[in-house]
Amino acid sequence: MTTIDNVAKRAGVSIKTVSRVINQEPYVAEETRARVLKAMAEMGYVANVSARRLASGRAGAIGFVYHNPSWQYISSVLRGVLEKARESGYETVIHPCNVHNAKSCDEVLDLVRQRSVDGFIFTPPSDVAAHVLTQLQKAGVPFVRITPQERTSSRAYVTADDHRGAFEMTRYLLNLGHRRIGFIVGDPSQIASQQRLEGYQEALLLCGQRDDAALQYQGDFSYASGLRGGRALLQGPMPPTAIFASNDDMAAGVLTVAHEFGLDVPGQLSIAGFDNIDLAWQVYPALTTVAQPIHDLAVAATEILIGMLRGEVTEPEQRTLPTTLIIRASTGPCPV
Amino acid sequence: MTTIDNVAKRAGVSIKTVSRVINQEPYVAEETRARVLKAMAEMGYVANVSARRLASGRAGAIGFVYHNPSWQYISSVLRGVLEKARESGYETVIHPCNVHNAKSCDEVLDLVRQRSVDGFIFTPPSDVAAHVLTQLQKAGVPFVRITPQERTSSRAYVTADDHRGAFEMTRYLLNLGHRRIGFIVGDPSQIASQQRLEGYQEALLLCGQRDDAALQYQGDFSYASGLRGGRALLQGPMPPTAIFASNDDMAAGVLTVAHEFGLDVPGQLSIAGFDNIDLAWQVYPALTTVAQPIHDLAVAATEILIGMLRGEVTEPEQRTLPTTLIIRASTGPCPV
DNA sequence: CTGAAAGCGCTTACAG
DNA sequence: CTGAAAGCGCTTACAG
Repeated sequence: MTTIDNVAKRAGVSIKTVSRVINQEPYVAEETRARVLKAMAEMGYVANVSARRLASGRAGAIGFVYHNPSWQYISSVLRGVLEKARESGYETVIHPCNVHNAKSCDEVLDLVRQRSVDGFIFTPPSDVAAHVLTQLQKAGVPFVRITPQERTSSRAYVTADDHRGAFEMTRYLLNLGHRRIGFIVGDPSQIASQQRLEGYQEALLLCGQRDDAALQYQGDFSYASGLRGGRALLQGPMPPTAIFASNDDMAAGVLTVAHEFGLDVPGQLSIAGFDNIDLAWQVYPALTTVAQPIHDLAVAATEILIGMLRGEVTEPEQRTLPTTLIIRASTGPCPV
Repeated sequence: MTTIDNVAKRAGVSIKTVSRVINQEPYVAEETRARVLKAMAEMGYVANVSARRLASGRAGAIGFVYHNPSWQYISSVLRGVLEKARESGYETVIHPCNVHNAKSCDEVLDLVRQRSVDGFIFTPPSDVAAHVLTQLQKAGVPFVRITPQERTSSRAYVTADDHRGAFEMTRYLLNLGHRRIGFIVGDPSQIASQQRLEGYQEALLLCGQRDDAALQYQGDFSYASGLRGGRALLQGPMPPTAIFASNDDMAAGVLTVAHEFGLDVPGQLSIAGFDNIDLAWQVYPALTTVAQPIHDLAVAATEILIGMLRGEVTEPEQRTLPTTLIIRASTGPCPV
């Protein structure tokens, strides 16, 4: 293992000078820098990360905290975070956290105490561990939350425009002539559920439709709740001609019910989802949905966090990214 | 930030004694240990990981290397690795690696040079970077591969019994009365593709069926290739009554083709997959498939690696885990 | 532009 | 059973 000492000796300089070259500090003569660089290359020198961290007091890593059943979602976010972090020279430490367990939450704080990370990114619903966030804030440890529950404080977060996404999807269905549009609500404990519901309701109102509770079903974002919701809505006295499930898993459940009932989709029933996960295009017929900019959200969150770590960002930034309507085969004109 | 010095002072012992308690070394008087433990708790002491690593020369971390399009798969593996590693006191460093890029491969070696990890787990097809493996072996850095391409050397790996899984599925379809069973082959560069094909062929042979090339289609494990394969097989002169796609993505593609063609599944066509990813039960009808023990494979690989790191395992272990036949709604008796 | 010294917070190897 | 010393490989703060 070659160390900074070996390189210094070979280049005929002090270790401080080698350190300067490694860290791209100014005030090194070009000729000296070249000599050091040459020595490093020849010896295959790579700095010892632990030594660096210990001496500098910085971890050079960010913590990625999640508490989640949907790995489909988590892994999409993770990908964005890993990419951005790597390119900025940060490592990513992945940390599962059970928000209902105090001990598990404390482990997040331990990551700071043991100097493993400099800051955090929280994915929902891990951001609901209020105690942890308070502690981090008190300790001056920066963090950014992705689509958090709590948005009233002045803490940094990034989120998709759930309200507008649902609004646009509903308007699209209305434009297809649908008037009885069923809606399956997501997990009530997530703020996005409420926002998607409101977007749907606002679009109906704007078109002079009244908000009919009989057309709404309370789900929880799971495939199984989509199954239940689909059955409930389609077995009613005045079944909808379109069902907008507020995520793709539930929409896939509704689609299965449609198949079971022998309904042609979209001939007799249009079905729409939300999120645009892979599942959306792998079912038959492929689902019309609202694409959440998950990757962009992850990149934005990481960008903001690293800006905070470098002291470039001081104000807690709150960014809302637009969604995109993705029209596929599961929606069509209202049957006459 | 409380350090080992603070704790030592408070407990009235030397730092070496505190170190002994932290590392659960023997030869500490019970009374002393209790005093130190108390001091640690009172001060909220957590050891500085970097200092520990630097002093001990051990990273206490394993590298998780992947090069993959399928995050569904990667994240399942990752989950198992994270769990097992955490419980054994190891961190997991996630490292993407483009096997076709020499520079990217070198970064894997850098993780060792910078003392960030003690060993590696490779997921397919990242294990094909032969140069990296050779270098690691030369440097005495342990690694375990999950379902690797190369299995002739005496390097450690874990794998599922692909051959047997495909054999059992085919036998199951034969028992349902099917005689014309189509097969969609996976990515030819992956050894699992070949093994699944052989399992299929062996079952046919055992039932006195001859191996008909017209019933095979060369896919690549993607949904799109399932679409193509389904169309090719079903449009032939003597279409199969069952199609066994060698992974779930391709099976979902075949299912979509069946819907397009207006075929009843499983009334007119049985469809089976392999892997048992979430998609398999979220399509309609839910897919009969072969469950790969992905989680168990990940746990086993991590277990073996940690055994090697601790010097408990010396011989390179090679473990094959059984698969499970999962019967759902997409398969049924051969139509008469 | 360059360097000598001190120190980051632990563990190792050795002594008692 | 306990501890004093040295050292892991860097960076910081300071001096020149």
